[in-house]
Amino acid sequence: MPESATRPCYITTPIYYVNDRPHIGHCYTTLLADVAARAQRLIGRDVFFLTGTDEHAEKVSKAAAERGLSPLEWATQNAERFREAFAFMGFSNDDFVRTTEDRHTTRASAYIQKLVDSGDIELGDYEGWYDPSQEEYVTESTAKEHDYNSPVTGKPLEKRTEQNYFFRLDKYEGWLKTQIESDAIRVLPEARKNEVLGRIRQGLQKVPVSRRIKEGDADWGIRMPNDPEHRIYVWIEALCNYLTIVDEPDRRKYWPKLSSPVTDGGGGPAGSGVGGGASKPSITHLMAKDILWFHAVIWPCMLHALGEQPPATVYAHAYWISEGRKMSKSLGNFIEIDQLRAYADKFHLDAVRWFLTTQGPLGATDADFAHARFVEVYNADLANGIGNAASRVGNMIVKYFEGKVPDTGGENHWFGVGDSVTEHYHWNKRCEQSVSIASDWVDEIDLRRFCEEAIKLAATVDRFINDYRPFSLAKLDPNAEFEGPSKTSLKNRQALAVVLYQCAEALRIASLLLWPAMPTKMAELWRNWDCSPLNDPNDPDSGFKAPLAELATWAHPQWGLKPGTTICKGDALFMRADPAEPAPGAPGASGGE
RNA sequence: GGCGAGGUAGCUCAGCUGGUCUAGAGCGGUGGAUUCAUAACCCACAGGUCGCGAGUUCGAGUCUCGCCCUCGCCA
Repeated sequence: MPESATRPCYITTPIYYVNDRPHIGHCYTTLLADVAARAQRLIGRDVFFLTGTDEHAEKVSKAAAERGLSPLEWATQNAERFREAFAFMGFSNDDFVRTTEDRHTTRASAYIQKLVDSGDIELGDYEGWYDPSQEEYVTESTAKEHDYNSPVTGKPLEKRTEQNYFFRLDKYEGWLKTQIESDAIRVLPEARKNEVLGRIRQGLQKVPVSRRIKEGDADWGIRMPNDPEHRIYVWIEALCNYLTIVDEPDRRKYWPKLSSPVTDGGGGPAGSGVGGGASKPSITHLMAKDILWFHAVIWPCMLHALGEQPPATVYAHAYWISEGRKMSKSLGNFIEIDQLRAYADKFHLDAVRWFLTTQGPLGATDADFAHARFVEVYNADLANGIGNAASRVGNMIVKYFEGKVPDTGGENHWFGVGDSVTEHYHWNKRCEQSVSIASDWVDEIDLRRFCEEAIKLAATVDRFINDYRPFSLAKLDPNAEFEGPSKTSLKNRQALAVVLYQCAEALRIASLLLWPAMPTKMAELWRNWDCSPLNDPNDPDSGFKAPLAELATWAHPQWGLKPGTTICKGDALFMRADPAEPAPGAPGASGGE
């Protein structure tokens, strides 16, 4: 096996603000991470996928106080909601970090101490406009905008100076610029990279990382280790979670130390990834565009100052909008987890995952969650696409071969010989190509194209059926000659066996590529066709028996469909939906805060 | 105000360094063929001023300038 296949792979989502209720935004980012993680595991990589909650914000302690709870109680309660939501979404995260956990706080504060020791964090003066009524600073621009009055209450702002600790971001401007320009740190999509570089060019300043604790402040958050009078800003501490959680012997392979010799895979064979050498650790941070700056600029510089590897990829996706409108609290049109549940109840969770993955704001532009669109995509890709293809193939095998995978008599490649007309039916090559292309898209985090590749393969099966009409073949004299490609011929009965075998085998391979987005449904198909590559066919998360390259090998003696195996027709994978029916879980009732 | 992205078929978008773009895909729509299948699948059909105006060039969605919109980031 090529080393790149076993190279550890670390995928993170942001940790979510624990005061929030889980909504489509949280679910989407985490879904992308899940699909990417699953795809990497399928390929055969050693993956660690982390998500979690960010709990030390001041407002968390306030919200808790309002409810007569301790901050930790409140945070625990809400973190649980995220856990539940993510479990429901079928996410396969390997851990769930809460920033209130010791494993995080102790290490995070150690990192800060290290930065203090190295002079990367130092004491300095912060001057700004303070809003006493809101107990917070406002930026110079907003202050000016409101004539130096509170944007909320209109009362005058105060010019205040306080001592803070600062991170010397300015020291790393040159280094960072080079890293991003050269794609040593890949900032994706391209538009975001430009944005970040543009802003770096305007110069990097020291950033405050702490604040003096005031009287009456809740004891919430992490103190500066060298100066307990100060509290570390929550966002800076939060960033550390990516490292704290893997900064232990067993997990350190996911974030290799700079000093340790990095294994150079020497460029594996097909599909070993585009861009960047195989020697780089595969650390990927996913997030929405609003927090790109922290992840693409501040965090890499902190890591660099700490003597750690920067992430290899920082991917910032855009936003979901709802039925053409921006989602906002005032409009009350946030798509919350309950609405996703309603869709899942009606169309199946995997359909929701499919829609979000393939239609979401993966690039730089926002995407619309529109019910009509959902149904269109559901019908086109799932019901009429893979679902129908599996159904017609399964049905013909049941009908013409008593439900046993037909024996091709060794002619597994029969349609793949010569003859330009049938060129696209060189199934072994066709499948190999799809798998290779799809694997490359995973490395680019272009999950939409990754999924598309599988759909295209299934569509090719549909065309193949129409071209060779197995249902007609079945009605001909079984012993008459069937004129095939390249002037070869088989008896009708064998030709029928070959066509159907190839259809089924191609769909099996397509289903492997579909699994990351739709693990449950593909596991179901594999059970029906008795070809599950999972360790436990009933558990989509039980791991694969072999890496994708083997599993997806055409007519593989061990993993391919074997003649004689029973194919059960089973229920339709995705029943066709009626576009006229109203959207499930219509909002309105739950116009919560 | 500064920086950036984008305005291409009804919808969502591909079109990298200018010439296989006499402009593409998917979805929707229309017509046809077919019956293995979930009224599915397959085939054909889009005459779109590639935002507007000018320029560079033998030749421009593709480069330059100006203008009009939309959006993002920042101040």
